[in-house]
Amino acid sequence: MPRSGEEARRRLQQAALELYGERGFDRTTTAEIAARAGVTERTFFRHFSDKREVLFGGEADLRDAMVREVAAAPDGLEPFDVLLRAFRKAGEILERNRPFSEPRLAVIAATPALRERELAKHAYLTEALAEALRRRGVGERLAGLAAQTGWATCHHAVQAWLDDSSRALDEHLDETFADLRGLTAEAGA
Amino acid sequence: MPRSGEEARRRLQQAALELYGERGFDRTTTAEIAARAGVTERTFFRHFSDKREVLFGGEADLRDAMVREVAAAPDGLEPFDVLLRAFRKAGEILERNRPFSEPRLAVIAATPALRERELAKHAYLTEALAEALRRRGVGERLAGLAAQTGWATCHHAVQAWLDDSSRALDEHLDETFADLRGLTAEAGA
DNA sequence: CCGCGTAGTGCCAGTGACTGACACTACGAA
DNA sequence: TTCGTAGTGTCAGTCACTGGCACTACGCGG
Repeated sequence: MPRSGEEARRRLQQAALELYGERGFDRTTTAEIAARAGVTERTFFRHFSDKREVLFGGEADLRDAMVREVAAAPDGLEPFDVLLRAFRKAGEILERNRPFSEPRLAVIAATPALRERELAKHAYLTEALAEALRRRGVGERLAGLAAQTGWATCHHAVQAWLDDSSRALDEHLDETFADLRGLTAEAGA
Repeated sequence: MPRSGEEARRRLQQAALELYGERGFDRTTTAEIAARAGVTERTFFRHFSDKREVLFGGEADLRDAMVREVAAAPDGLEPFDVLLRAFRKAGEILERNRPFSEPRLAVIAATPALRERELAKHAYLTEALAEALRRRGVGERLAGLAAQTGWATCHHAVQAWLDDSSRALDEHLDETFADLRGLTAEAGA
């Protein structure tokens, strides 16, 4: 039953998220995921390159949104200020999809193999951000450095925000970037 | 032939590095590695948890050396200055093992699955550095932020050094950290 | 209404990473 | 010599993942 193709994909993602949550990633087989989604194991691998990838479908959208935000930022802004806009945008998206992204993050955090994949995705993401900065005229080297350190800082801010949701993500972002400024300013004596 | 056990391990690492280099990671089977090392496939998995891990045996030593360097740094230094000492130490080790680490890095760079594992190792490494900073009294949050951004900066410096070996790694480290200072200082207008 | 191409799928056989269980052998200590 | 232990070989088995081929729903031009 060929359906739309897109629907099978969504059902597979949903089934995988549930099963990984219920039994854990390691004790879940791709055949089980396919069965719950009402398709064959073979079809699973037609939609996702491997057992981990099924949880990382939205990553590309997030990356594109951030890259667009970097491209759309007004001229004359410093690299970190440009990135900050992209990070705020990512925060919006994260919050909007919270009901889906929360169990997802829980499963990833509990599974080394999935954390590994997440790090790889972040590497792609920072490379895309660096490339977007270069298109704005930021120097070859500086763009990569800004993207990676900026992303690490953003990641810390998000972590702080998840621990203390009483304050907005934007506040945490400002505070964490201020921390970074403090770290660099005091060093090199 | 039970030998020392440590020798089989080394032979497996050597055989894996050679085969990954000759045919590529994907077209090499663990059985082939074991055969070239003169042992059974089962023995391969007794020494290494998986097909990738065989290339990452030395990572733990590097991490321990850096952690020791952080712990041994004199009191009163800023977090980034402490890390800088650890990075210089890592540079020494890297350079000393260059004949082994060069083909290794080439294989890793050519194989997505191995790059993924490398990122995971770096995550462990930065977490260890953060913990070492905390033991020096650096704040919970700040330690993690410093370790991650510091490591990213170090990584860029090493990259720059590999591209331009005419200057010492230390120079590249200083320069890259200066770049980071510039990035943070100019932002937040 | 009918062929017809295409995209999505099912089915099946196969490879290769990895595991558990058990037996065997070298080697050092009692 | 005996015995414990660490390292290994052997074998059977699970599961992620792939290639090939046939089938079926759907859209489109006739």
